[in-house]
Amino acid sequence: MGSHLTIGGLAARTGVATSALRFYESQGLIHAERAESGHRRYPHAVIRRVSFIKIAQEVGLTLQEIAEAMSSLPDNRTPDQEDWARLSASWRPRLDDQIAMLQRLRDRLDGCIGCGCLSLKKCAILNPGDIAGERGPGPRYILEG
Amino acid sequence: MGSHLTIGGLAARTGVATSALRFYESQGLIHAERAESGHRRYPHAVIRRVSFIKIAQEVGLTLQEIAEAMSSLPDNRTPDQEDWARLSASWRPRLDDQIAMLQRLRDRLDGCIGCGCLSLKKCAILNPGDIAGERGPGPRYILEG
DNA sequence: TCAAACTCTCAAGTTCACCTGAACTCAAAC
DNA sequence: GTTTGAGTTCAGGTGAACTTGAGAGTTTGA
Repeated sequence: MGSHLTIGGLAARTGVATSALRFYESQGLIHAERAESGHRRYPHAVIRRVSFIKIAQEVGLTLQEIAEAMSSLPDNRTPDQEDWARLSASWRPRLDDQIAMLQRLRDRLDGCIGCGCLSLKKCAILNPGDIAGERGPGPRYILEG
Repeated sequence: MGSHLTIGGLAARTGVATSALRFYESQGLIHAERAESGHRRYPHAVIRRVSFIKIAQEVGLTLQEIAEAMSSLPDNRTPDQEDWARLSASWRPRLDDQIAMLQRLRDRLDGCIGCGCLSLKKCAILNPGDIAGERGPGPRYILEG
């Protein structure tokens, strides 16, 4: 084990399957050097890159968005301290929104436990502001208000 | 417009596309009577059923789980007040978990903004308890601790 | 009355993030 | 030196929750 990792080693260290790592490469999210044999050899920094991907996924970004975020970095480098600070800070509102949405839903569920109406006309869960179904289709309108 | 709805009317009232309503029917989540022409006719109660589906989805249940929850009701009836109270109460822990997970992630992101290490060895986000990658593969281990 | 809008069925397509399998080569341990 | 485990590519599959399209019939309102 020198300073380079095999795909199996990277998988072990990051908890990401080798098939997923190859997939990330095909999507341009990570890159590997090759041994003479053709086997992938990863520099140590790629661990941080994979970690970055995983956290960003937890925040709710798609792989495409993650790729864009990373390619926005100068030299398309692996995020350093400053990049990380900036990007993770930019995720806060997203996390805040997700948390707020779920809390709203929880509170409204609590409020409705004794109600049971489930009526589109009256129910606070379904009609936060009594404007049902007017915001375009899709299941998300419930939690926007 | 009597007491029965067309599929388009139901779609308008619930914000769910007609194609989705047909899909729900194919999955056994809702049921329709038929006019002589073969067109679907929905009794009013189906609005509540669709609402139930939508809320359960927001909580994070799959359609399969929703189908099971509904079929656990006597007569496979549309959830009434008591059913609704019971089921929605059973969702609370699930919501609590989701919220707690996101809050944990947010707090750790905050804690790491000045850190930027993103190191599997040291980072609190990646190693809540310093036990990396030992809990089996998959991206979820980050947020379990 | 007749065109526009709505509805029907059924098969197939979509997106996301991978996973599986085939057929093969390479590396390492005994 | 051979076996076993890890690596390679590439095509195709998975699952969830729908959507789309084709080709047909039905309902509505000017």
